[in-house]
Amino acid sequence: MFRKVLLAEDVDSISIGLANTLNKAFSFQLDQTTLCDRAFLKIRKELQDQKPYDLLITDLNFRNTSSNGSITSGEALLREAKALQPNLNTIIYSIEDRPYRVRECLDELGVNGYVLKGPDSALQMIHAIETVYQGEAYLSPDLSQALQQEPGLDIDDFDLMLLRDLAEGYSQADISRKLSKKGVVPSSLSSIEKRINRLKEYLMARNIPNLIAIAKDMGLI
Amino acid sequence: MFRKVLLAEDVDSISIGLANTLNKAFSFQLDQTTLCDRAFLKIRKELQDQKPYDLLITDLNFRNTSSNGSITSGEALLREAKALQPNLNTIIYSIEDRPYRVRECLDELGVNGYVLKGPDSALQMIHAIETVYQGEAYLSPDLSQALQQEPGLDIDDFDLMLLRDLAEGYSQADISRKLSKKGVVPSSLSSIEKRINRLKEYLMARNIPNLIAIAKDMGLI
DNA sequence: GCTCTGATTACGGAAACCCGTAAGGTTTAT
DNA sequence: ATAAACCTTACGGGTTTCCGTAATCAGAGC
Repeated sequence: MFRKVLLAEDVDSISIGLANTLNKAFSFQLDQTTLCDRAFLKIRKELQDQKPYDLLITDLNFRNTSSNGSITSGEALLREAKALQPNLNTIIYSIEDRPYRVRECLDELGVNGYVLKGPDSALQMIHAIETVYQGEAYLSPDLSQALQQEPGLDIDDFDLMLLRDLAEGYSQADISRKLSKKGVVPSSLSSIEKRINRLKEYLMARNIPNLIAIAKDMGLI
Repeated sequence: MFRKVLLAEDVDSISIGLANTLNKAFSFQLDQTTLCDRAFLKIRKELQDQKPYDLLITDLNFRNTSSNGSITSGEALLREAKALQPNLNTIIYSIEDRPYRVRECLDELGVNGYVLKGPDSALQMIHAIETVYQGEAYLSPDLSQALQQEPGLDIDDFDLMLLRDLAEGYSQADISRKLSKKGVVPSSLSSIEKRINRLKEYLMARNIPNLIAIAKDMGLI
């Protein structure tokens, strides 16, 4: 079984509760931190001292970031930690269950597990740790079910940029000018209109305000 | 000190962690439930049996609601519980820190305390319970600070209805028609425009999509 | 009664969005 | 090499939003 595990979680009661459960089930060394940049420093330190962590369990959303830390989210922590120590096992422990956000994490962060915070999540975490130790991936049941239903959005970076710009109040003409100034293609007003139209159809939005509301609800922006 | 306390919280690790802390600090009977409608039933049962709870600690957001339960949120639980047992003390334990949402809860639900989930929240909860037992209100430090800065929005139900309708994709003419059909006044397109304009100025939005994005971020809709 | 104020409604023109059509350009397949 | 498919751009006209001005209406205070 794993011998050194790090838990990054900024709500103390969660940290206490999960540690309580894990310490009963496992005998590994379990370190805890409430700051995600502190978590990264610990991982680096232990790696340098030839006593690397075997597993990182982390939340996604951290409210609390130390003043100068460059890492301010679980996503960033996972990215940096994996870059530093590629063999590190990682499990996300989060309340975030919106398919788009979950899939994004699974696809881009290469995590070994995703446990959804809920009424059974401590037990699920035990199962997750055992599964990941066997070299397999773990997903909370509700989550894998939700992901199967949603057939992966084909929304690219351009679409996201459009959504973000619209949400920030840029007009379509503004966006067109901004793009052509950057030399990006497509940049014509007509193309912008077409892309937005495609998004509206795809997300079944009646108009742009509705599109923004839907995108916000889905966690796209 | 209180003798019977009920904790409603649907994430098990939080429930375990907080119970752990509270049981060390206090000797009251602490019951727990992960379903907010179950919480209400318990409160009613114990009240009928002449063994009422002294204090209810509850989260605001419950993902997990039993199939037929009418109560699906912490807000509803607090409202119903207070209606049933007016002398019940209540403390919110939530991650929600957006001033508008917090103020709404404080103003409309008559809670005795609001503890923000965070790195010190278990200790804060101990303090909150002691404070509420003294008959005073308790607010997490960060929260009271944030509330002092924000000078209470003057956004009424009409404004919220406008924001919701816009977010759902209704045009201003649609909204006007809907209102005049219901006999509500004001209902003219011109009035709708003026109200939206006021909202845009107030929230510093450039246009409607931006207004919707801001309203979503603030938790208004 | 009267005015003053504020809210509601009406109107008109400019800007932005919406939507279809079509021309020009690039990639893919044959 | 050529056609087909696709993407980008251009354009026109209808709808909606945007914004200023002004008329109408209701209530408060004197």
